[in-house]
Amino acid sequence: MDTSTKAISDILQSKGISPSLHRIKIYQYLMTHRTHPNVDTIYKELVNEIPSLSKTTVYNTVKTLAQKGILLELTIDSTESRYDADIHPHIHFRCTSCGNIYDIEYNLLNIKGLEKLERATIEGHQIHSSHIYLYGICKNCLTRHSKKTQN
Amino acid sequence: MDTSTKAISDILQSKGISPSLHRIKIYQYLMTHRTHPNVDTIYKELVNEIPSLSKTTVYNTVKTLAQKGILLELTIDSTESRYDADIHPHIHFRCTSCGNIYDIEYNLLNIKGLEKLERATIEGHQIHSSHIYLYGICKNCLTRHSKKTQN
DNA sequence: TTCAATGCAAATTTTTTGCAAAGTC
DNA sequence: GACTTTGCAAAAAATTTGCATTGAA
Repeated sequence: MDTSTKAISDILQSKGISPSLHRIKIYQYLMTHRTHPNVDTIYKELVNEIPSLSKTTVYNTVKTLAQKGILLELTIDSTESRYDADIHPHIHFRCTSCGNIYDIEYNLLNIKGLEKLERATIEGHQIHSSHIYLYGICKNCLTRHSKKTQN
Repeated sequence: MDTSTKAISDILQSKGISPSLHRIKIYQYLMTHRTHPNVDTIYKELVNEIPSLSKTTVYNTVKTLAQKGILLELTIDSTESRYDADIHPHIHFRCTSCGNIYDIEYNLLNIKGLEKLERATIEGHQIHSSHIYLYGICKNCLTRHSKKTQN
């Protein structure tokens, strides 16, 4: 995956988004940090590097990128939107203990045809996109908890 | 489906929720209106019948019922939570044109094993619940639109 | 009378909006 | 110079909180 400024700039231009410094930096941040951050996190992580950055610009940018289809808006949290530059079809799992969000590949589940969910027609409804959210306790938290109860 | 006050009251009590009038009415409303309403809608629909109702109580109640597992909180919308008293495993489809949310049964999709998503262990992560959200244009809006373009 | 449920108002949080200033071609 | 992008402050919208009041066992 090429996350150079040039590559990012090209992607933006190919989608008709003029590659301003702020947009490049925000998209680059999301490309290199697959933690599904919210607007506040993106802003705080970048404002030191780009002191002129405002949160409004982060809001504007993620909205534009999502509308153009190069960014996913996740509603896995009820309180805030999170963003994912990885737009290939995959599943999101949120640990209800630590709050981390993990990517899960379709092929890890023994469920055939999941990818057909998008672009299907069901009862006359035309599907354009899908989101699968899983909730539970992640590996790390399970381990941490079992260690704690052992002592 | 029994949506009598007695039946609702029994369900609440079986979950350790004391069946106050407000809770009964809110749950009853959600049982009989499968439109996946948000808090504001529930409040506005009930406040005429129960003038003493406050929005805080609606918030408190849906949170309690969701925590006790007899209500689903849907995050299909990025801006607000919606609620569903139908807790049997199914999929939600939101029309991006009219905003309506439709229930989709698992068996309408030719995907075997979807129900296994919940209660699975994936890469060491323990799954407890899942939400599948589909987005697109609903049958009604497709028809409406094609009529419009025909004229 | 004790404890839980409720209502109100204020606070908090997330997101949007209006508009002026700055930047770009 | 025209058009777009950005920043700031205010507004809007959703939700939570503190606390006093009400209500029920």
